[in-house]
Amino acid sequence: MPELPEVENVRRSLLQLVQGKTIQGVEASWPKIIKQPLEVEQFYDALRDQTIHDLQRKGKFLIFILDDYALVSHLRMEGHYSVNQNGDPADKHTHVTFMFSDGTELRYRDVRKFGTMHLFKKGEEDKELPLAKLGPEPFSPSFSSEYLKVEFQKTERIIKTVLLDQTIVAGLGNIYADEVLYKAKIHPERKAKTLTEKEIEKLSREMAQTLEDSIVAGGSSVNTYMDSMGLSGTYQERLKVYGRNGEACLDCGTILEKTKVAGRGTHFCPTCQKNP
DNA sequence: ATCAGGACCTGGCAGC
DNA sequence: TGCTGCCAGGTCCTGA
Repeated sequence: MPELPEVENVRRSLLQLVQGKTIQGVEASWPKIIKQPLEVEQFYDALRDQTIHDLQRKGKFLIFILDDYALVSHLRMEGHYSVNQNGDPADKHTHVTFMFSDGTELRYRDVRKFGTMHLFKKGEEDKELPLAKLGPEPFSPSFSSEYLKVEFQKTERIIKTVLLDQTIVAGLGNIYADEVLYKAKIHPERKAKTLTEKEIEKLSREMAQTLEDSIVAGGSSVNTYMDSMGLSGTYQERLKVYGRNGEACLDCGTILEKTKVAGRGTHFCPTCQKNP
């Protein structure tokens, strides 16, 4: 399930494979992935003869920068891009294919069909959903522990829910939310507004550090994630709580627990992360 | 206004 | 063995 570090690794590997290529045609065998425009024919027409100039990322979204358009793509849990030769055998989970003028094609594969694509006129993408309401990333200049403190004070919600809210901070998903709460020794069900200044400072440092470390490690290959070169990440070996329920806490030896918080599987150490 | 929970999907696996 | 049914997850939408 790609979160920010995984999407960043996809961006870096895929950019090398598609930059400068011109789209000759598009085919979607599962058009529901394309959310905007509403008519898939308009999607095909708009993309014809467009050249890919850049591939950017905001939070967990990939943004293909074309001549006149920006294509915003979210991989959700299992979305995956690859570049193939035109005649390569098709995979039954490939749902959108972008055919290039050089005989290669970009294939979007997504077993669960959860991914989304939105096409906007270039420059309009930031003004519309899904990008419009994205908050800052943990390493962006507008992010700070002061910013977090203000946001936490505004809500009655528990901290885990707030960390997963992309309008507050962009980029954390279920894996890294559990990891940073563990590292900051904060119980996932604490109300965000009850966190002390020290805890918020620790938490905001861990958010940036954890995501950066994971990017360098190639992301976490939990389940099926690979980058567009087919490489797996290694950060899953460094996860301290996610998926380790039943095993010993690396700090205190207590058996790690898994519960459900806000409808999500949530891993934590009942000793290190007390709920007062 | 705020927030919780449902819908979207399918492969994998536990339980009968 | 073969079936059922639940779980995984991020985001938008709905309704309380």
